[in-house]
Formats: sequence, C-alpha cells, structure tokens
Amino acid sequence: MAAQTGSQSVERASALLGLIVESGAPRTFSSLVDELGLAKSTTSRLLQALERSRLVYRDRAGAFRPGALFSLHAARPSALHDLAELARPTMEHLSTLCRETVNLAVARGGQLVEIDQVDSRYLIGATNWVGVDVPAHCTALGKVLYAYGALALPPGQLERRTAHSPVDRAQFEHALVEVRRRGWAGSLDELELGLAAVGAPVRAVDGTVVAAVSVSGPTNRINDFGITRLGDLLVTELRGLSGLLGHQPGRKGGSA
Amino acid sequence: MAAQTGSQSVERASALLGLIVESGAPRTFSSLVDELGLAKSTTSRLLQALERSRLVYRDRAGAFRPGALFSLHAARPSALHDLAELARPTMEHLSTLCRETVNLAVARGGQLVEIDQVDSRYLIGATNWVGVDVPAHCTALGKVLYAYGALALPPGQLERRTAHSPVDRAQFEHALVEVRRRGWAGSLDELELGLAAVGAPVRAVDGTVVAAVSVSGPTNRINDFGITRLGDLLVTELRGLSGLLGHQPGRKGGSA
DNA sequence: ACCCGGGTTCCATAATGTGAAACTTTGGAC
DNA sequence: GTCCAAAGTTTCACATTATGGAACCCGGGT
Repeated sequence: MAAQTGSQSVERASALLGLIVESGAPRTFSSLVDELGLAKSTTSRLLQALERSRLVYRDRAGAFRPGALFSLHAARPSALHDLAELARPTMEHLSTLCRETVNLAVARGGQLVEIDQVDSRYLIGATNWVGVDVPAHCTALGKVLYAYGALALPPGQLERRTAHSPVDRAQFEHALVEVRRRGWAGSLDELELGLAAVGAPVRAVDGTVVAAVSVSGPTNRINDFGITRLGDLLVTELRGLSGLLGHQPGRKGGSA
Repeated sequence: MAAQTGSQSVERASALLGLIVESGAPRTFSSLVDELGLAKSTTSRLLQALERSRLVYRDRAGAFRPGALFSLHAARPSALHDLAELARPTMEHLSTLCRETVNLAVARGGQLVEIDQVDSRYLIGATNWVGVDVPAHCTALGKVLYAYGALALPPGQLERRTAHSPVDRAQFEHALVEVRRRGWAGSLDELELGLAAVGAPVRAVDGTVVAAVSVSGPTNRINDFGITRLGDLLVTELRGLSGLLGHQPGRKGGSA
C-alpha cells in the first residue's frame, strides 16, 4: 500500500527535500525527524547524501535550506517558464470559464514580473502584458502580491494613472487588509479607464504566496460577470494549483 | 572510490537530478543512461521515484525536466537570495582584491535584476544599485547578459545616458562579439560620467551563463587598476563559482 | 564538574536496491 | 497494412545496501 514499487530511500530523501523546499524557512534537523517520523540515524544519512549532492545545504545556524541546484535553476530565465507550464492548465481552464485574459505573475527583484498570459476569447480584451512595465499598485496582480508580502511597497509617491488609481498610502494599506480578508483583489479603471481586473494568490503548500493570477478585461464585461463571483472563482481554482506545487493532496502518510 | 558511506541510491538519484537541472535543456532517458552508466532498469526506477516526488517531470516529448519543486522555489522571492549567498564568498574575495563595489545580477522577466552587492572599501564609490532601474546596455552586467544570450536586446531606441553610451545597434552588436571573445565586458562613462565597470559571466557547469558579476567604481581608479587586468581577474575568480553551482569541486578541506 | 538535547556513527539484520534479460510499446521504413 | 529497431518498463533471483536501536560525541547551560 505504501509507495509503489522499489525505491524507498529515494522517496524518503525526496520527502525530506520536499519539506525543506516547500516551507520557505530553513528547517531544523529535528523538525524533519519529527515530521517524517524516520529514525534519527536514517534521517541523518539521507540528509548527508542530499548535502553531498548539493540538493540541500546547512546555513550557519545548522538549519537545512534548498541547495545550489535550486539556486542554479532559479537563476535561469527559463525557471519561470516552468512555473508557467505548471500553471497553464489552470489558466486555460479559467480562460474557458470567463473568456477573459488570464495572467500569471510573480515578485522578483522587488518588482512584479508577468510570466504568462492566456489571451481573451473576445476580440476586444486586454492585450499582451508580458514584459510591459506598469505600476503594480494599479493592478490586481500587484495588489495581491503586496497584500501577502510577496512584494514590498516601494517608498515614494504612488503613481497616478487614472482618476481611480490608488495614490493615498494609508488608504492603499487599508485596501490590502481588505484583500487579505476576502482572499482576492480587484482593480477597476485604476490602470486605464475601461480596464478591470480581479486577481488572487497562488499558494505553496505551506501557505506562502508565491505568485498571483488575474483575469482582466473591459470593465463592463468584468462587472457583468460579477466581481465577487470572479474573485471567488479564482480563489477556488487556484487552490488546486497549490497541490501541484507540492505534495500530492491525496496520500497521507507519516504520523507513525 | 566509493562514496563516503551509506546511501548510494540517493546519490545516484541525485546525480540524475543534477544532470537534468544543470543542463538547461530537457534530457532524454537514454542520454541519462549513457552519461551515468547505470543499468536501464535502475535508471528507470530512480527516475520514477523522482517523478513521484515531483522533483522531475516528463514533458510532452517524454524528456525529463526539473519538477514542480524547482519551479516553486524559483517563484519565491528568496530564491535569488540563495544564489547571492552562494556567490557571496567569491564577491567578498573580489572586493578585497580590488576594493571596489561588486555586483551580482541575473536576467529575469526580460530584465536585468541586481540581486546583491558588496560595497566599495573606498569612501567614494558606486552606491547601492540593487533595485535601481538602469538601462542595461550602458552597464557591464547588462552587456555580459546580452552577449551570452541570457537577456534579449529589446527593440526600439537604445537610451543615451552620456556621450559615451552605446546607441548604435550595429556597433553594440559588434561590441558584444568582442565581449564574447574576451570573456568580459567593460563600460566606461557609459551610464554616468566618471563611473566605470567591468563585468564577467557566471556559468553553470554546462557553460550556460546564468548570472553576471561586475566591479564598478570611479573611472580613474578602475583605469589605474587596469581594465584588462580586472576583466581577467573576474573571469578567473568566477570560474570557481561554476563549481559551486554544480558538481562537487572535491570533498576535501576546501574552505579554511 | 555535571547533565541534557541535538546529532552522528556503529553494527547486526533483512529489507531493499540491483542489473541481465525478458517483455512491451513506440515509431519508422517499406 | 507488416516488419523491424529503438526506447523504455517489469520481472526476478541475488547480495549489496539501507535500516533503526543503541552507543557515542559535542557544545553549552547550570
């Protein structure tokens, strides 16, 4: 019933690696022992093997963190492509549900980076955003990343793009509270008149927000669909993605 | 020359993973069999285990690519921090050698992203660049990333910052050829009068350029040090980093 | 000095990983 | 369509390799 056939040491080592990578924070040896329920000796040996292979390393405090191979991968431009590929099915699905442009973004280098887009099914719709530089606080994606701390609000004036753009920092902070409460963010006519978007977070298994997905289109069509309905839809659909990014949702194990 | 002690299946699996991640391109099953020299059956079983653990996945063509765990990590803002941490010792070392500001950058989302800096030992020197938005074609880091294809030159006018800024595309392309030939890039007074920098690539084990490191300071001091000497120094020092990013350089004492 | 908690090493045991070969699947040639 | 080769998976008998309990080590708190 346990693992399929064959390699159990590899699966155990991978499980350790999963714990280390999924929880953004450094993991201590004993927390790993506890969580997987393996013998200390076994855990120790497996971690040593992973360390030799540069899949994990110990920081100064002796805690385990994702190793050089992960950093190497992260440095490649193609890394985000892979994320996009994982998210693709979900994004396509959202596209079929609401027929509007769907976007995926992450925070990188203190900036919002759009990494993928599924185009609107309508002739009139949001056009390509990937690579375009827009003020994040006027976008649903940006609000989501700000709200969950994936992105830090830069100092200085908040740029005004339209009469609806949020420019007051206090008010904006308050709006972020609201975003966290509801679980999604809206942006109506804030970036460009007639353009609206609704966005929600993509979470890793540990709950950390690692990316955001938005649906955007003409304000009237978005309104017709229903802002709240759209927000809730996004939240629901994106929940599925968390599973993809981490463990299998199904199999429970461990707890000796 | 057996591995230390214990877990050989984990090490073998990790070796497979290493091959898959290090070579940017998707790896085919048989290339992995050939390269590691393991039995087909063993390779197959190990890869299946890695696949179950989401450390690799097979694309449509059936080739192996880094799995969801890698994408997840790459999406985290902290991912580049880890790279910075790996590069730190090298950067510190460069700093002690030439006493100027040392910077680390990668290409992300079509843009150059500075991710770490070791400040100049002088009172007058390049100040903080991290997060500052500068035209990449006027910087040594940018030239390096352009030269090795990590970054694509955007269409449109090349912004002029000083009288020395490269603005002619044909000339710039030619300069990139020169960069590739020498292995490093210089930028004298191109971004700001009196500011100079020399940069060189950080390569993964397969040779792909994943990042760039530069040394920058007042033009006169950089000149005094010697542009070529600095370029060669960078190339030499950064070669060591490739080791860190990939295979083990040798399990022995290493750092004193 | 003492003890305590986190971590590594030893070692006997057998469970687990191993590879040759048989087998299946895929795809190309004719 | 048939035939064949290459690519990959599963089987299976065997022994190498992983396993966990206990002993051991190390640092630091009292």
